Amino acid sequence: MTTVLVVDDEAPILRALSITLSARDYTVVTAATGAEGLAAMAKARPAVVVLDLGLPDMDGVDVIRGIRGWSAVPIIVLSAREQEQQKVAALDAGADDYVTKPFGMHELLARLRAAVRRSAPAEEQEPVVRTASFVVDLAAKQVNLLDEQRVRLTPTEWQIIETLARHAGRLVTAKHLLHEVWGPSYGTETNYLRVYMAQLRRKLEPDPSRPVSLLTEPGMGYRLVVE
Amino acid sequence: MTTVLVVDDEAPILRALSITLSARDYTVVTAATGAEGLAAMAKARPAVVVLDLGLPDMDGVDVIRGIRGWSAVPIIVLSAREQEQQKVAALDAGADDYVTKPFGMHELLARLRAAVRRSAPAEEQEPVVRTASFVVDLAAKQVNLLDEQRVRLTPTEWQIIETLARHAGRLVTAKHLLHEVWGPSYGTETNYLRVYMAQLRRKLEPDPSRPVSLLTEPGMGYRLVVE
DNA sequence: AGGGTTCTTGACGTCGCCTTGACGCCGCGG
DNA sequence: CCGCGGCGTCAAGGCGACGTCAAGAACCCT
Repeated sequence: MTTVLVVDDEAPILRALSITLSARDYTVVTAATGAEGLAAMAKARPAVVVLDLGLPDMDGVDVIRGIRGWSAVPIIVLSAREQEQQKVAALDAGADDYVTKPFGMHELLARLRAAVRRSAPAEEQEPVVRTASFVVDLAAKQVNLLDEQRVRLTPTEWQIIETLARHAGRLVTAKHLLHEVWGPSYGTETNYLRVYMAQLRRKLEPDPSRPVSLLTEPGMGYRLVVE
Repeated sequence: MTTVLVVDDEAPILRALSITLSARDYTVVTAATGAEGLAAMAKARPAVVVLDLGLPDMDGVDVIRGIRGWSAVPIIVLSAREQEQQKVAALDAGADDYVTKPFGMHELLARLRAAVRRSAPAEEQEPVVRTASFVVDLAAKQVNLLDEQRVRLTPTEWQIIETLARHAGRLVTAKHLLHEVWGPSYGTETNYLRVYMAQLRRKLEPDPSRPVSLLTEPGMGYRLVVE
């Protein structure tokens, strides 16, 4: 879940933001001073920071610089000051946005969404699972052999490989596999699995009779061995 | 050199921005309508867009969507409207920032700098997708064969190619394709897709009966193979 | 209003996927 | 030593998905 760090010395605003953001399913971390804010920044690793410039202990612009020294997290500045020069200083110090009090809550939420959305692409990547003989690309829904050659999989085959890959290295029980691929009403039809595991090994293993990546754990289930 | 596209129908503002930005060593491209703006967008490839919402020919939010369809360029919205709902709509449509008229020029410049600074590291993904037999130019909304010969596509054909190209290399499910092209109420009409995929292959594949770029993943969807 | 293009819809043949059953191998325990 | 259960292999049949074609409806531009 997305974590928001709110730095503000006014208790009513802090409380209002906490309640509203929590209701929107954000995780909220608060701080009342610049020093607290910088400490919370390091500890909580928020996805976005809401920062009031009017802090008691230090200049807001210095807080921005303190964060920008080591993090690229989006910073939305909140301030009662209307002076343009203040806005320019904050933005040039590395803030992403500047909202003047009093502000509409919906607007702030929208700017928050915009800030998070902008920084999202970096962490959008679905994992790629590599085994001794093939590579599973979960985002592309595709499996390649080590020589980059594409392997054609049927929908059922893919769902099995996907389920195994999402639990890469760990044991997946036959029942869990059946639930995931055929639906909750299946659980004992292990013969389905035997047929499809054989097909997958034929397509993906160098020596299908001696599997190294798609292992059977007798009496329990199957395991995808990584690296 | 950083290029800025300014879309606004009021001549005085257009002139003021042009002069100020040019003096700051930005290259300025202007447009007075939404349609002009989208065209200039494709042609000039600006690093940032300043967009007035009050355009004569189309809703500003639609302009934002038109740009976001294929480009991640920062968009700063300029508007006389104070309504919070308008801001929320613009930001959620994909705008990066929202400045209310009348605005201070220094503030706008600072927000411009902030927008450019943010996108600087992430940029440089050409909105052009190349396959083994044709090239999709998302900005120009056109498809060329390898010999530069242009291919005429119907609106529906283009929307399908665009959707596939935006997920180049990745599998796109039939349902997603139907939602994207025909609307959310469609999801099972896979026969539409079969007809149009056949037409596209006839226009774009060297051997339509043996496609190499527009692949069918049986039971799952379609995939545009790149490079 | 008319001609041309585009979209929708139906029919039909083919192919491949899923299911299912039969059979053999192996290990374990009686 | 033999029976049994779990596992791997193979093949056949049914059926749904896919590609193709064509005709009618809807739309657009002039």
